[in-house]
Amino acid sequence: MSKPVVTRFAPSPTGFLHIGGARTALFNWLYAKHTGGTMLLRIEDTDRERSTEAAIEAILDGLRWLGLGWDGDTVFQFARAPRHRAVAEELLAAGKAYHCYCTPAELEAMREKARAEGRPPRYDGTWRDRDPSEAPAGIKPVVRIKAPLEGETVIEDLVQGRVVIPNKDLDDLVLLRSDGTPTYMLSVVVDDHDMEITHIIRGDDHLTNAARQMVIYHAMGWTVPSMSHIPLIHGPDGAKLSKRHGALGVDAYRAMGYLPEAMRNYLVRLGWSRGDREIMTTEEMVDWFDIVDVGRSASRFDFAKLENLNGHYMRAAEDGKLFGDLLATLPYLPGGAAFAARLTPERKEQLRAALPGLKDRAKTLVELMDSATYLVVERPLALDDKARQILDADARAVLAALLPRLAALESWSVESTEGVVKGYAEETGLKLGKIAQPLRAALTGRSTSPGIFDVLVVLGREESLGRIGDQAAR
RNA sequence: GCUCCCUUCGUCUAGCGGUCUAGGACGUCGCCCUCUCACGGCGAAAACAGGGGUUCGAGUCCCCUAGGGAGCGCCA
Repeated sequence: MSKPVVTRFAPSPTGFLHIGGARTALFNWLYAKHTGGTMLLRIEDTDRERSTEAAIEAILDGLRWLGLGWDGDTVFQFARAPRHRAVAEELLAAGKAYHCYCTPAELEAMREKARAEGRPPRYDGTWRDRDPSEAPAGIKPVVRIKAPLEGETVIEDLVQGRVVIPNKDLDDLVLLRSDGTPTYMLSVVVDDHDMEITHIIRGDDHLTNAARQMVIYHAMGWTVPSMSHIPLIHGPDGAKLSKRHGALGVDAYRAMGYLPEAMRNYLVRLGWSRGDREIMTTEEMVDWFDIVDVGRSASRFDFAKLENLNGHYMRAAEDGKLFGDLLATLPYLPGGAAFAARLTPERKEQLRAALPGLKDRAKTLVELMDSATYLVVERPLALDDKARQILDADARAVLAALLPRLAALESWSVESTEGVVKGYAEETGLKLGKIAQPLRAALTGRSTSPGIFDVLVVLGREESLGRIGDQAAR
């Protein structure tokens, strides 16, 4: 019986949680769920200059919004610095690490020389075997690990396969800076070990780092966790995802009105698939996902497909659930606060009633909100350009003729209003569109909306007659 | 420069030596449905980066070239 799987998501809080990070978190989460294991969260906040409280909050908020819950307490890497330092001391005592007194300027010169000579810019091991007594005075040394000079380091990666790196390309990396603080390389290894991570799933930008980190594992005699380096997501133009290339924080996707379940479904299909299956529930995802099935090539982010998927999830959503999502998301949507402010209890009811017709036509919550605008505006309605075009003299005459007939209705329902309109159409020989469009324009101020009889009913008799009257020819 | 990774329709992908005249999805373009817009239905155009091998047989295995990406810090 092998040990239960422990994965981890380890973002550095130097900015928001971007889409690539979100997918990495998703994969970690899915793999943990799939195997019945756990996913831990570690905030890599050792870069004191760039780490911010706001970024930490944004990351946690993003994960929660995506529904990717983590297990146990969040580990903050900076707080563990003493332990990282202790490991470095241990290595030092064991003769597996040493003090290096090179100055940054010397290192820079070293790298430049190497580059000029066409060699990889690596540390040349100046202090590796030098006697400590030769140490220059007044210089605070860094601690470097003694990396193997010969042979090769092999990464058995679940995604990348067997990756072999010649040891001659691995130099003696710094464990402790001259101020005594641990470097990232040291910290990750110690933390992953101490947290008993069994599976490291991270972006493939760490692939070559993995070889360096293995040097530390080996020096400490620790078991190297299973590694999976997943390909990065590129922007729509194929370039690396950066702030200029649509690398938005997940909060931006929420603000664009995407549903978390759609995000999960879209993201999981980037680099992973299950035959022809495009749409799947989160349960199915957990069931089917396996890290070894993740592909090795980078993929591009495609908003059109995300939007299509989101539309699917909106249509498929149960009305009450979607209604709740919309209300909860309103504060994050552009113009959402203003919309919410105009949402009286009565209009809320109308919105709820109009939802089935509205959700079929919207691809995002933003569109959904926008399409519901007609419910929260005051008479007389402002008309958009197309509505104005529809409401020509003929159209207004139609409305005038319709008004008394609708007003005379005893019951106000889809059936009764439809009866009036169709009856009028038959009498006059007008096509239904010639009547429905003017009605739509008058009732919503626009040229598109849900079925016109649904609009009539949701708006109610009084409001409907008022709006029609506003636009009818006198 | 060096090391490592990648390369099937515009995009995400299926394909794990013969069932590939290469399948699906999004997008695009037609047609149908229709009170508008969506949805839905039907159909179309659209890809194995190039070149060498291996093999009876290659999208599938190997090599080279080209293109893309990542890493090579006292950043993470």
